[in-house]
Amino acid sequence: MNEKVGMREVAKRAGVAISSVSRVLTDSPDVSEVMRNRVLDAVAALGYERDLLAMSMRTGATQSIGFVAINVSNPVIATNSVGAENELSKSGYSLLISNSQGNPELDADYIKHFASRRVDGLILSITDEENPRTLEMLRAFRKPIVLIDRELPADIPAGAVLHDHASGVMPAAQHLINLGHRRIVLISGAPRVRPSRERALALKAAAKSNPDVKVTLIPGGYSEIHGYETTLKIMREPNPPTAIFVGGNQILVGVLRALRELKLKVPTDVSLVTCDDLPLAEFIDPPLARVTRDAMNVGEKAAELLLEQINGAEPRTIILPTSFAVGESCAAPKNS
Amino acid sequence: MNEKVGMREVAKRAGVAISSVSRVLTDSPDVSEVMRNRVLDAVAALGYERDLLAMSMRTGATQSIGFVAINVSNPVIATNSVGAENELSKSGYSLLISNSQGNPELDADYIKHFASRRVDGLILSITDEENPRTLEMLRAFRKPIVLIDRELPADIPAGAVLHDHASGVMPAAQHLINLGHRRIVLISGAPRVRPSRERALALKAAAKSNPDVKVTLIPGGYSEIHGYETTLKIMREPNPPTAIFVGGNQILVGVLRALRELKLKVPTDVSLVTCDDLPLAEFIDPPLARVTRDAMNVGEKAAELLLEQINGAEPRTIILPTSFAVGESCAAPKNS
DNA sequence: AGGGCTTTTGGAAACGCTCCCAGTAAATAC
DNA sequence: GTATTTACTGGGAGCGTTTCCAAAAGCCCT
Repeated sequence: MNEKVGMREVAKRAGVAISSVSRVLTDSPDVSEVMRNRVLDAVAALGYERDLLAMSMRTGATQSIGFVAINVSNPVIATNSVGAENELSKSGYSLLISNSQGNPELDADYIKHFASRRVDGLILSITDEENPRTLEMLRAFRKPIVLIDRELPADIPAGAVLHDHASGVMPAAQHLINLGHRRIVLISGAPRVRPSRERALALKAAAKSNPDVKVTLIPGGYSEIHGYETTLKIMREPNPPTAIFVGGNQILVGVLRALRELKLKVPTDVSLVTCDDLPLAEFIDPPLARVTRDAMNVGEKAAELLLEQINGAEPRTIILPTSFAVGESCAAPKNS
Repeated sequence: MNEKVGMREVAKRAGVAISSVSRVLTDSPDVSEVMRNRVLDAVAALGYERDLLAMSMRTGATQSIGFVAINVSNPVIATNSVGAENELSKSGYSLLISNSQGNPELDADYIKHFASRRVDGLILSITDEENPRTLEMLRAFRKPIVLIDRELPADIPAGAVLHDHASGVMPAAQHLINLGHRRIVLISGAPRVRPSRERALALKAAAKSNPDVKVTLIPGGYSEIHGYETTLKIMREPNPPTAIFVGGNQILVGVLRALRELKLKVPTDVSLVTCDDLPLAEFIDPPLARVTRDAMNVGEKAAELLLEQINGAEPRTIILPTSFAVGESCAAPKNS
């Protein structure tokens, strides 16, 4: 019946001015008890709902946050987004998602688009930390930014939730080295993002403990195909690695496919360590050794940092640990 | 420098009226070539971007869609959302996500919230098709709705992307029955949603082919804990089922945990069929028989239907097939 | 040259809110 | 009883667009 109840209708019904209705609804301090009740009664009677859009138009705050990430269907990123959304919704914020599919230009497009939607902040898990257009868009974005395991040039102010990859990778690497592995390959994801960099660094650092250990890095993208093709290639070469360090869950699927195709057994023919947990990782044969992190927590923390900044705080950086879960996918190399 | 370029600035620079700038930018037909160029030059020179928010305020269309689902971190739903987002972003729409965590009241809250954000449409994969508040909110929502494998009362007009669960479940059930299984349990998810209903129906229908086959339904929720506790319970009873039909990927994890704890081997001690693919499902031991569906496609189709409706079409229903992938998790029951 | 078209253009009123500024009423002070 | 404060309240501008309406400009005729 009452198609469009606006403040006007509420005001009329309550017999007060529109501005008074607004004051009541924004919890303004100078409003009398009687006024508050009259207005709230009218609001209830008419079933009035404030129009978020008009509010935003006037105040400049949209109560919405943009989440720019490679692909929300990646379990880790999906969980990040859930953590963030849970935290944000508590404060009335909504989360806008994106999928840049590993294409840095799409990252930039989304940032631009979110900016023109006037989101109040951005949570970024971008594909390429150095893409010029991305950086340009971010520099033009004058609102709070929080990074998820990414690093940006210092002139772009941003909070960050980072992982201490070394805390998980080092023991994993040490484990492999102790077992006797000397040729280790790290098949990692996108080259210009922090996790790839840090894991490589940690692995190299661990390798330093023994001069015979040779670590090879093969960055590519967070994709099944990268894992698949790389594995086929390296395992067919003379002197193939005795251990593969897999830098992402999508890569893992490709690696496993390739190994199956090559009829190579884990850990008999090659040892495997993977990064990031997957729901079924514990049930695959053999249970995988893995470097894990708490993705839900990351999302929550990112949201917290963002809200903090929106409320005026300075950008902060939080560092969360990763850890190594021993599995049965690592054993001593065959011919050592 | 130029903090805020609005149409006003563009108009001034081009020496024309604001309304003319708007006409050019909205591709209005009655605008001369010379005007168009003057305006576009000014726009380019000033780097002007139209303000989505103000546009929405005026036109009523926000170019945003709300996605109300149980939990975006569930791989199936995450993939749905990615499919939808990909499709929507092609037309300039953004996707707002939610996480109702299996709580129907939260579904309703999100719908209400999205409505007050004036989203142009809703994609729903809600927790409970019969929750009164949800229905009330949906009835008040006078814009396009598309359901993902859900059904609503006929008085709520909505498009839908449905699965033909029977096409996957029937052959799976037949497979089990042919192997000799007579006691089959379906551990399914939320009770009042279409997939649970349809799978149960299909399973019962398949069971009809043989009067000895007994099918037991145990609905609960899409959760690990439901799978875990149910499995512990049923497998400890006298005459435990010889086959378990798992109605969801999160439930699956719980089932596998329980079986491991009970030291029951698949398929020696119990056969297993699961619904919905997971990245690693093919690598677990043994490779699982599963009823799968194309989640990405579902999301895309849902978005298409929604856009169609936004452009004035009547709500439509699309039915997509499911299929059965044989695995090694099914064998003849031990004592049969 | 002036009348009747059609095509373009400018001005201004919305969209639904917030918030500043005045103004009224009540309360306190002298 | 008047002046001064305090406590609310009403009016109205404005957020950045779109869109309606009317005015202007061009065009073709007679």
